[in-house]
Amino acid sequence: MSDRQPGLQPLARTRLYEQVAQQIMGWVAENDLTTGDRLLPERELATRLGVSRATVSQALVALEVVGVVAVRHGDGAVLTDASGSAKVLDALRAHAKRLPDIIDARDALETKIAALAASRRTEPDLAAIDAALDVMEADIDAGGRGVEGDELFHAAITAAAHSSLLEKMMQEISELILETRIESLSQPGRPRDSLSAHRRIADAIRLGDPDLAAAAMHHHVAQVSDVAILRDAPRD
Amino acid sequence: MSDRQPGLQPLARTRLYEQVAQQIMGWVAENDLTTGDRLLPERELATRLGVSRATVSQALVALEVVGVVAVRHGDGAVLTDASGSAKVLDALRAHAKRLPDIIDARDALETKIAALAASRRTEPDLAAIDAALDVMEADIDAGGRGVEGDELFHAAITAAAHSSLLEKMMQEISELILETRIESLSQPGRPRDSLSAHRRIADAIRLGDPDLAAAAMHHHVAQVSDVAILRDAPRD
DNA sequence: TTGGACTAGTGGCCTAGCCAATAGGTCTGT
DNA sequence: ACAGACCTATTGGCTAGGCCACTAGTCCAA
Repeated sequence: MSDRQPGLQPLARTRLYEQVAQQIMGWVAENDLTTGDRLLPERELATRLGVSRATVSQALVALEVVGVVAVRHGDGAVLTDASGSAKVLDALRAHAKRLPDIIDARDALETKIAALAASRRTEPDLAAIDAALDVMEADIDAGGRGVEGDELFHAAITAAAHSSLLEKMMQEISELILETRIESLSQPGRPRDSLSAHRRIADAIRLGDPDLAAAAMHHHVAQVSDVAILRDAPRD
Repeated sequence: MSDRQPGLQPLARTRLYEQVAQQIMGWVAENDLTTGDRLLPERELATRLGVSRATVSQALVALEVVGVVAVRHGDGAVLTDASGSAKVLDALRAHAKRLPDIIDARDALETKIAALAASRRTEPDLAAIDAALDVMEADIDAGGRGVEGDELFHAAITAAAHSSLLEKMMQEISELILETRIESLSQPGRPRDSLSAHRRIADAIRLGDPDLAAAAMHHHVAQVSDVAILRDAPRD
């Protein structure tokens, strides 16, 4: 079924399910599907690709393990991450849909990250932070919500902490955070508040004051959590 | 600030192939199989586990994608990495071998966890914490290093924080932490110091004082890091 | 408005089977 | 003896067809 080149390599035979998975992802890319979109039913994929349903199922298992897709019994397979970078995310998402938990985790990580950044930041780090602030300000001045600048800022801070493990962990929950972030910045006046909070954090980091940076970040996260909790059901 | 209601979660249903994969890895761990060892044939696995061969095949696809086994047509499935349960861990380990990073992450997570535990702990939580302390003390009195009690203690604190995401993250780095823990407790006098530090943390949590608990935990982690940093190369 | 029944669509898993690759033995000719 | 071809048991790859379970939507009755 597959054309091997007559060369003489160890013959990397590809399993059929890999090709199917690739086809599926290609189709996703072509049609600009994004998170939340639904794939074709297994049966249809099978007939369209000319393979058995079992093979399609294997491909979906692979994609599920990689974290690109979530297969839901009786419903279908939906994309969880079109970029395909988040692996652990799925496991996390299953256990941590609840907003407060996300905020707790974010507070834990980012507060420490801010403190570390204050003591470890280099000049390039500071430049990246400033650049992120500029992006955010420009966006807000233009009437935007500054989401992109917000992301850049936190990414810059995280990088400035120079801790690979913490960075890795932030990556893991970054997508979860993104939801709360957009939510928060959608509130009137919030982008400005957020920007000034960012400035205070940046200043503390520039000063090299870990405690001050931690406090500023903590305050910022608390500010964001305000909204998120309002949106969610009232709790204890 | 966060719902406890242990009663009604989205009911995480596990796919059969996941259970099969887990069983297989468990079997691998039990029999001390290492890289290069061969798994049982699919057909035998299927009959032994009471599932169809298709499901076993799905499990192997999953394990293959994760990188634990390599399935070879006509030959069998061989282990490529006998790490057993740690999948994510390895990715982390690759990027985060350095002790200081581990300590940073631990400080970030456990400090927050201690604070949350102080405000959320229930009576059973406190009982579990006390039990862990008892275990540790008994072990030390008997001449041990109190490693087990130490683990129990931190697990109890983590549980008392009632934050699934933070708990998940602690799990991810727990194995990495274990190394530093054993290292630290091996130093003369350390077990006693550690025990009293634990007591202070437990007291703060019982009092319901988040700041005090956080401070106590931070001090404890710093205490441990003393050793670890000495062992590792000095850093900034 | 609520809650129950029904239904169509979808994934989960199974049985049964044939094909293809591998490893390891056996047979043959030199 | 030895090297090579050949056979064969074992094992994975993939298909076909089927039944069951779950989900979501619809409609109807309380």
